[in-house]
Amino acid sequence: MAVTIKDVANLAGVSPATVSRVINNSSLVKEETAEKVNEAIDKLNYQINESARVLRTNCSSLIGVIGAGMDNPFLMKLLKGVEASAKAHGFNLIFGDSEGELEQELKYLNILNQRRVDGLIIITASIYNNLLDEIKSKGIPAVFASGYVNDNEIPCISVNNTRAAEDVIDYLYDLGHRKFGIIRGTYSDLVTSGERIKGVKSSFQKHQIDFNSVPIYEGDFSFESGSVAAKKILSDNPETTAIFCFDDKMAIGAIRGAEELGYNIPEDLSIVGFDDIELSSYVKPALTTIHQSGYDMGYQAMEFLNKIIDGEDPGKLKEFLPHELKIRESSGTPPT
Amino acid sequence: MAVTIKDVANLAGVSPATVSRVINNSSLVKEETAEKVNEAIDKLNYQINESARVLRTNCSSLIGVIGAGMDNPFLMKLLKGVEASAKAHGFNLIFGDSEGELEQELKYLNILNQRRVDGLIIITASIYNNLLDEIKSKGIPAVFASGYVNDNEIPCISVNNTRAAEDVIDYLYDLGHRKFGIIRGTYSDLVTSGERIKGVKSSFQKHQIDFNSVPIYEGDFSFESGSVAAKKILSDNPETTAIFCFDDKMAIGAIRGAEELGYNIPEDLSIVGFDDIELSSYVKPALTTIHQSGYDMGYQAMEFLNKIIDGEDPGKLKEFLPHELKIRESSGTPPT
DNA sequence: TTGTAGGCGTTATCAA
DNA sequence: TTGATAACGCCTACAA
Repeated sequence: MAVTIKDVANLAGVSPATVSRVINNSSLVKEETAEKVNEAIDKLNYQINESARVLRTNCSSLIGVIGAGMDNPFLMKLLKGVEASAKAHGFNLIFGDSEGELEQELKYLNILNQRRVDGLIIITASIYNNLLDEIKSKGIPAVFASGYVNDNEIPCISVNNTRAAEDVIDYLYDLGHRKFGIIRGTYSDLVTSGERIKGVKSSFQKHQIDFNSVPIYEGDFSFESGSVAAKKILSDNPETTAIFCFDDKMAIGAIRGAEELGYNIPEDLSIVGFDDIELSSYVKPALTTIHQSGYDMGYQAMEFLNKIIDGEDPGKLKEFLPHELKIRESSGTPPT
Repeated sequence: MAVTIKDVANLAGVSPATVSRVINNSSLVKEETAEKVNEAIDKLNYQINESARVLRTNCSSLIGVIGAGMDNPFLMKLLKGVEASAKAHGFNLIFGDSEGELEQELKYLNILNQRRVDGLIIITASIYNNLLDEIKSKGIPAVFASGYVNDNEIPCISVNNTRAAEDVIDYLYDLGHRKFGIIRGTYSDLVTSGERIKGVKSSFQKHQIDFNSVPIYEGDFSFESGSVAAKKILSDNPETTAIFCFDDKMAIGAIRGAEELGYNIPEDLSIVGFDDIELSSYVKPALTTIHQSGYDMGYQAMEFLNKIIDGEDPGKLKEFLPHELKIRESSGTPPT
């Protein structure tokens, strides 16, 4: 059907082996021969059959990406970073969105394994031990991005979520806030949200605020959930002067929700987000938030993975990228 | 190395052919045998080698997606729609972002062809004839999503961009606006922006507005470009009362840009976007915009592609999904 | 520097 | 209902 290495060989008057050598830039082929072969390739419009190559070499140049809820601007940037690095190293991306469900993740893991991906990038909020075990048992090189993985075999690259959250509460405390509300990610998100909760706790401890007295509500990283949660916090705890949301979209939702209840931001209430998605500078009031670079994170995760695949020493297993508190208009001193 | 069909066959005491039949749910295998085989599969933790299967069957269950600038909320939703339908039909997605550059697109096309993808979904704003020719010459089933393709062999699914743009201008005209500004996509985007420009023209004609007198500026679908373009339009043409942006992000940027110049929206200036991304309801003022469903578009594009791959009659080649003008807070009657 | 031949793991054909 | 066998297209010893 399609034109194969044999057809090229016939036309060029050489053996298939020689054609294969030309394709793979083997140095031990006469320049003259190579030219003949390349002409034949052009003339026949030959396209290599990757499946055959993968079958033979056992190396697919394919990176599997498993993500949870990729219609999230931060994760999308991360994916772009992964892609940029992958492209530079000659990898293609094969991709599945698990929506954070373990079952889906395991299913994709199987599929990607069957396609013999050379490596795995995992971008999920909740990291299940089940998933870790499966990955390890299959022996596929994997790097987690954005979430810290509490396992000393599996590398991950993220921001120091604990420290970042601590920075937020410290900042708000220094402004004079004493009554806080928290809108975290889903409870299944033990990783990212879990780390951030730790940071919140640690700052509270430092400032002798009772963690258990602080209302913590769950959101699902959507505008709507932020709005709903903020309204609940404010009606249940009218004395609240600052809300920390674990994601910019929820924070923007929270601003709208609070405004619907008649609050002015930041005069009556400070709201802080997390991620610094592009939008956050363009909403009104502009959002105070923790900046982290999804693109860099994705890029570096893929660079790291590439080193593992190449058998190089990738350096330390857990890497923190810098974060930065961006103070904008949605936060200020508490009302007196 | 890895466990193969042969190992399973040995353990189960049958031939490789039988194992293959069990894997593929062939009906002509005794239930008893199938059970034995399945046990062996479980025991050995056998995972099929897809490359071998693809090589043999010439069918990869892989859909190639070429997108331009996927860190765009609308396109991201579209991709999710594609994925949902692909999953339902047993396809996996392999994915490349061309950033709208023809060279990249052709390169990805080659790569995807070499991986023997069963079909192609193309989500690009600019559609180059070169690309169309290559796709046709390779004979890979392809569906374009979001952009109308002016070619009577290649199917596409989109919104009626011309009609939608006309709706916007009609609406603004009816409100009393006479001095317009337009922020279009890049000039290389002949498709989507081109179609919308046609609609604008057609409404202008209907209302006897001179198209050539209307300032049209180019943006790149970013917040920033919308802000910059709006400021230029307003300082060059202070009499402008309404700006139509070909994308919500640019529209939101335009709102901020105009505000920086001291305009109140919508009292002094109406701004209308296109897409209705989730965010548009949450900005302030909430954005008047054309709603189109990226998810549906992606889903239906993939459904369409699946039919072509299956050899079914997919129905008409060009499909328009419904659009709707969502009137929110960013538009109103012009200042008197 | 080039060619020959065998095998990667499946599936499809044919025969039993 | 099952098994033997060949073939898919490529790469890689090994031999020439």
